Amino acid sequence: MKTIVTLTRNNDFRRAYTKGKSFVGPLVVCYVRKNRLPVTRVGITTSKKVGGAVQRNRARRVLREAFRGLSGGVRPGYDLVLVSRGKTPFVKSTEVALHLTRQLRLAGVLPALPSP
RNA sequence: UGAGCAAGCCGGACAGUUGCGGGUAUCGUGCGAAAGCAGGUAUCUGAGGAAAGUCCGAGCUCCUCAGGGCAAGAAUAACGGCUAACGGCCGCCGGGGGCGACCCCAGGGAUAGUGCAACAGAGAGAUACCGCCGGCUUUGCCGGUAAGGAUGGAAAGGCGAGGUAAGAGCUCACCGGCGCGGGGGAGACCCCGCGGCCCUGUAAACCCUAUUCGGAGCAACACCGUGGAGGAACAUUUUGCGUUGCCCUGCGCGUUCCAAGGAGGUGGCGUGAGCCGGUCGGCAACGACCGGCCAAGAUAGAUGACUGUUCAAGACAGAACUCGGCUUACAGACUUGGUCACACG
RNA sequence: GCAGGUAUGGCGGAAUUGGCAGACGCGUAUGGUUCAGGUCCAUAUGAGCGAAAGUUCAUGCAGGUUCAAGUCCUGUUACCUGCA
Repeated sequence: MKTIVTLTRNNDFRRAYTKGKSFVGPLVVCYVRKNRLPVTRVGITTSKKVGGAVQRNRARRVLREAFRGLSGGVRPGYDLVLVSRGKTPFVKSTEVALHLTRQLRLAGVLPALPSP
């Protein structure tokens, strides 16, 4: 398993917000944009609306764990920004993973499952 | 047994699978001339009692340089001690609360001065409204009076007796306050005696007294530093280009060195007023000595996910330079020592 | 990390030196004017209980100082701003 490349620069975040497509769910909001690179880069954002430091850390960890389970099937060449919402620190990571796969499939980042 | 008080301590545990930060060792896989960087493997380690609020005190850096004084501003406030220091802690004094164990107090000065005390009330350091007493030119006026009434949060120290025309510390006893003297104590203060006769409240109003305080903060600061810009030296002074259409001069386009420095990077960064145990001194805070230990260090920011077992069913909450406190939030669990009530011996 | 500021009826926003809080404007309700609506005029309007008269609670929250606190002091909550 490769390490996840993270977004760090503020420019990258702003480009994803303004020019990327957004997919809104009850637990997470995804911004997706092509980046012309051979890898996928991910940035996770938790605002102060989520809560204190404990809640924000929890939200980040849950989002990262949910994405880690999916990162094997992600098509390369995208920048993803995952924004946590108010409920995120109070649910399990498997639940977040379900919502995340649905949204990433809509975005075209994950290939559609072979229907059973 | 029940109720209540104080102090201390812990704040989920265990197992499996899978992930993350850091250290050490090793492999010699990839890149590289090397240094090294990335990677694999093994092993060790990885949030708190408040990490929080940023309310105080320090260390550490830089700035103007601070050795002293004055002014301004701010903070603190009984007394004695502890501490690196503190606005913190301990003890004690005074006041208040509780049957008690015990708890709480911004607790200097109102006799240095100024201000304010609305409304009510006659009067708020100044007074005569009603009343009482005396006098007169008697439906009122003048004088005396703070005992009684009324107003107010507060009304001439409180209460009793004597005294008086009526009254009044006017006089006396007791109590409170003030001053002086004596005794005890390290001191705040306490006890005793005497004296004149007493003075409103507010300083979390201005203020006075005493003590302390230079400012900014790890995004401090130090180092490296592509590009771009600056300075110096050398070279070209052949040719070319730009600088005014042409000529001349000067400058730049070249090389080397120098200092500053934005993006970015590295250090600062964890051995410290450190932690644990014991002995001794002290009522205690704390100190001395002896022995042992090394316990996070990230840089978009590391502890997660899933499953099972167990119990009291998991609260408040996440290090970001580091310590000493304070304050605030907090499900509960445990230990120790006092107190009160009831019952029994 | 450091430094500040604000909070008052449904909304904006007053309240002097601590001395009767809810001024004033907007909004809302009712009535009038109009054929009808707007404009305009008048009255009422913080909340709870109550038929009313009244009564209790009310300046973000919790305490304290004071005779008396929106105002002064301490703690706390929420929001906002500035610097690096």
